[in-house]
Amino acid sequence: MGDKQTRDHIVDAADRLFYENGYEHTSFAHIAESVKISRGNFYYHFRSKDEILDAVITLRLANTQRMLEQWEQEAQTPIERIRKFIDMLIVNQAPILRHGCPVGTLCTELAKLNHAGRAQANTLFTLFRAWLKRQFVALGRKSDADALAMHLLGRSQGVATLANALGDQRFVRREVQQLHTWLEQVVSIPSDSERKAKA
Amino acid sequence: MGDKQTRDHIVDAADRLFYENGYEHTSFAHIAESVKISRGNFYYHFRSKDEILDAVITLRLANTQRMLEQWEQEAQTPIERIRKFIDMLIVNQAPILRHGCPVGTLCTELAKLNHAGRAQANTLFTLFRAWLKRQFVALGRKSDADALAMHLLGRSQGVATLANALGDQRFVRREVQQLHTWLEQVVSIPSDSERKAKA
DNA sequence: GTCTATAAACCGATAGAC
DNA sequence: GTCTATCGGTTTATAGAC
Repeated sequence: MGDKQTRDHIVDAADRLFYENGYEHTSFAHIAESVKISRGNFYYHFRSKDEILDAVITLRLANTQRMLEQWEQEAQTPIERIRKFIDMLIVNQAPILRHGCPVGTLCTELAKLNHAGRAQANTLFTLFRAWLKRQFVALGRKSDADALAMHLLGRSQGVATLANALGDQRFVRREVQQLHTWLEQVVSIPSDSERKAKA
Repeated sequence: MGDKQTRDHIVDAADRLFYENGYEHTSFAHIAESVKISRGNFYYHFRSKDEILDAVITLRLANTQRMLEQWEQEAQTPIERIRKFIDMLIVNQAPILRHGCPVGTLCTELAKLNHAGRAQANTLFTLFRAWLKRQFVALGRKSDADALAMHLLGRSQGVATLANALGDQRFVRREVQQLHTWLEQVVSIPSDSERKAKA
């Protein structure tokens, strides 16, 4: 098996296992079993477990970037694009109920571990935050675009956390419905600061 | 040192360390160092680490119950009581920024570990949920009291998760302000189902 | 009740054969 | 590149002295 190929298999398996069982709880033995290689072979491709985490986050950043670009191609208006973000909670409902949000749960774990990779994991949030902010700016909400982006990020994190803990599907659907309603109101009603700017 | 006393010290230290560094990451050695006892002495008071977790959750349930009862004494109206819940995000802002929500982060971790104590940890959420539901019923929102309780729980979880990851104090204050505004609207505007019931 | 000593398993990481 | 064998450290948990 080629150099690149085995490395990619390791990162793919680690990506899945870190999501399903957590970073610390996932051992080399678990990944090795999934990839069908020996434990010693890891250290040809990576110098440490931290380096595998680094590669996993880099992979997730690339996948997220690609997804956001695809949303921009598929949806022409900012409101449609933000709807794609909200609907993630429905599209990925099954894995979210079982394992939570891949971004939120990783950041939460690395914060507890006070792990060096924490800052890099947070850039996953930043990627969504900057993308959402751009959409709200395009909606004419320049003055509070970042606050709206953070609000939406927080709302979706709350839904994922509670859905994962209590396993309530109806709660997810209800909250997604409310988020769509909230988005409609954001579009139709200008913010305080926008009105002040016009005055 | 008395039997009960040492046991309580162990549970108190474990409670704090589980919150600050996570359940799995906290070892007997860490707790022992904090309580100033030997590792072997644990097994006079507990049969396993799982049993310490059990005791910690039981302690948190009792503390939460006591806090909710105190809120009921301090605040006479349901809306004032719900405001106490929302203001938890301000009162506990410093620990939340550093370690997240004690309930949410524990449930998230135990879900990843597929740990037996998961169901018991979720009852911490249930305690808040049932209490909030009662307040919304008292506000005259009988038909959607549970949905409102879950919504508020989710919102606060999202704020805590994002605040912990990105360490944004202004975000917390802004979201708390919005939650108070949301609560005012809940009080002033009857729900769809309430209006249907009146028609 | 608390201690020391230690078992048994697992962890990340290394050395060296092929 | 991949393997086997193993090191050193940590983990939970036990045994037994005091």
